[in-house]
Amino acid sequence: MATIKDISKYTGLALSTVSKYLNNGVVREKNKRKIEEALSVLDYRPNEAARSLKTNKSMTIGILIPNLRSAFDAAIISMIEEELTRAGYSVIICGYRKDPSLESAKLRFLLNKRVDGLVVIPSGVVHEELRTFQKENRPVVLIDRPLSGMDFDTVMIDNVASSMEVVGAFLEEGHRSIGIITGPEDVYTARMRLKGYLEAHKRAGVSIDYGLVRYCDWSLESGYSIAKELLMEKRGMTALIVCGDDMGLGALKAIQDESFRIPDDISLACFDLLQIAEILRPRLATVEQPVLEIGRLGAKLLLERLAGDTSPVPSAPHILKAVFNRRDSILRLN
Amino acid sequence: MATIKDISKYTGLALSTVSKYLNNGVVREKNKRKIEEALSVLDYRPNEAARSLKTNKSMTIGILIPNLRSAFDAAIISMIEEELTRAGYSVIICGYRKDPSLESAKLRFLLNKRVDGLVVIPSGVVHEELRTFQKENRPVVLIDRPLSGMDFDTVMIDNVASSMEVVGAFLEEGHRSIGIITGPEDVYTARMRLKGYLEAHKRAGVSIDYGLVRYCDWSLESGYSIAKELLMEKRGMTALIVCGDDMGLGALKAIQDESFRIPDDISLACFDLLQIAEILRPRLATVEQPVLEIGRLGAKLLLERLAGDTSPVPSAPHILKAVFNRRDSILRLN
DNA sequence: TTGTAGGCGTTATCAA
DNA sequence: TTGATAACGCCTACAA
Repeated sequence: MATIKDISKYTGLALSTVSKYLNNGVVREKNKRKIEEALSVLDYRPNEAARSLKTNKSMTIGILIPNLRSAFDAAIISMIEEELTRAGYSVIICGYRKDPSLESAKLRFLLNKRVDGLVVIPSGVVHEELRTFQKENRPVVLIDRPLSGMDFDTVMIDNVASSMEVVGAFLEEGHRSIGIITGPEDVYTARMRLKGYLEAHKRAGVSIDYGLVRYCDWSLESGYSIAKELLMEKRGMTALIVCGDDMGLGALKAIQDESFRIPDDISLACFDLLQIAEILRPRLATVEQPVLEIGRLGAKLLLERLAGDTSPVPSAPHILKAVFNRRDSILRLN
Repeated sequence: MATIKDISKYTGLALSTVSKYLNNGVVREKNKRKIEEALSVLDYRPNEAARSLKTNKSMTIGILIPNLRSAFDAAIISMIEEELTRAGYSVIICGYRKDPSLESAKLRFLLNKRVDGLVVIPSGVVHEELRTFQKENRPVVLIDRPLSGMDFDTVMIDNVASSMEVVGAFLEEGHRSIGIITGPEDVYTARMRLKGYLEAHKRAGVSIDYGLVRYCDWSLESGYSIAKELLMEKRGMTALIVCGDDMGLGALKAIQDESFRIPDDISLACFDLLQIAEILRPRLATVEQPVLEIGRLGAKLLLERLAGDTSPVPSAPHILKAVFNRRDSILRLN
């Protein structure tokens, strides 16, 4: 693997001339040909480390997500990766396994790698490193969850409205004992989905049994055990909303293990579960987030900032529309 | 964000002294305290670009996979990421969307980023960049598929044996018209799984209708349309093996759309489909690859090489055992 | 133990 | 248009 110096020796041109060609391309035709020949003969490859040391830029974007194994996260980042790659950027994907201290470590890593910008599905903790990005004018785009006190462009759905719609449907069909399994209390998305649940009850004038409200850690396993608890302890429960797809799979397993039938014994609705909801029997009611649009918009916002857009960050997040697919898992009671 | 130079100014010590502290830590107690104070006050962060320019190392590993959205790929890389992180390495994850030319571009990117090693689920094309890694003694570990002519450590399952086991079970239950949907013909894994299918027939002395053999591109959509074709064109088909989980979901959808029942109208088995096979009704027969062990072993092999192990690469890949879970989707015909 | 100085591969300034 | 030269931040002999 050759360096610019090697090219310069081979061609007899000065190092700086070769460098200029590599960047602007403005160079005498004859030399241009020589350089191009040398480039391929000597197998030149730019040393990104040197380049980024010099320019303090890396043409690389950091992507930080809670869970590499989540289908939802994966769908979004693969879209973002595609858009950014198209624009000439490269991408470093990191997972922080829902651990805020690991999140902070990865942010530091990305900072040290001098990424030009960041796309994050944040844990909710406001890390100092994020402020650093801001201070250094490296744009940050938040996906799925806002971060209070940080003015970053944010793309998400209206979580409150979505769960209100689901729970509203339950209530309308006559359900009065509705369980909810949501994410951890300290995660914005989880809180908002619960808020929608509470609000729907309030609007319908239905009182709430707080024993039906359970927090969970998004995992299949936790969804399984919490759902099992609910099924055993709350015999009167006729409907259940699960606020994440791994937990949903767990709940489904619990329901089957306990030999409950959907929807006869229990009505079920779940967030996400993209490809699977249609294939299960009965087909499962879901809130379908527009993952591709979320990814595309996130990438677009970041690219605009990278291109120099310094307009103030809108005070409200960008809200995309999630679709409630009712399908066959909700029983009419009245 | 401060540099070593700033620290040196702040403490009055020489730049090299600070650098030495940062690397070895051997420095007079008094100075040590001063440096540590400066480090936190000035918010020092190493410039990885400069470091990696100097050392020609990056303490970073590249991970390259065909599909960021694949659950199988995701499970493996998240394990690998965990192990490598534990060992002090950082990780850059890239997807090449099953496109060999994109694969080559990402390899070049990783090369330019000076990653110290590579974990790849390769497309099958032997790219020049891989040779470069080899020449520069940057270890490469292959996952899921070998690459002919390249001696890299490789971790995979015995694909031939696995599909032989499945098809053998079909045959034993009396099935004689067995369809197979495998991956693209140019992908090793797909060819081997087909080979197992053919071999099982041969051993059982059952002749093959090549109309039952279909190649596919691993995607849900292709699985759907190919399965539909098979169901329509091959009315006598009583069993179907699908060699990848996205295709399996597609096949499942096709089966439902055509109102076939499993296993009464058609027996079905599928590779992977980790979390879902147990939840579907009937529970689906699968070949379960030991994704965690694959990831763990891949990481271990790479770390050994990085630590200086120069023992010759074994001529045979490391083969891990996949488990055939029969469950309830295979009908006994005889 | 600490300091001086050179160089890693690029880019960028300024003369020629 | 081209070329000599000085950074960028860090590491590492070698010298003090």
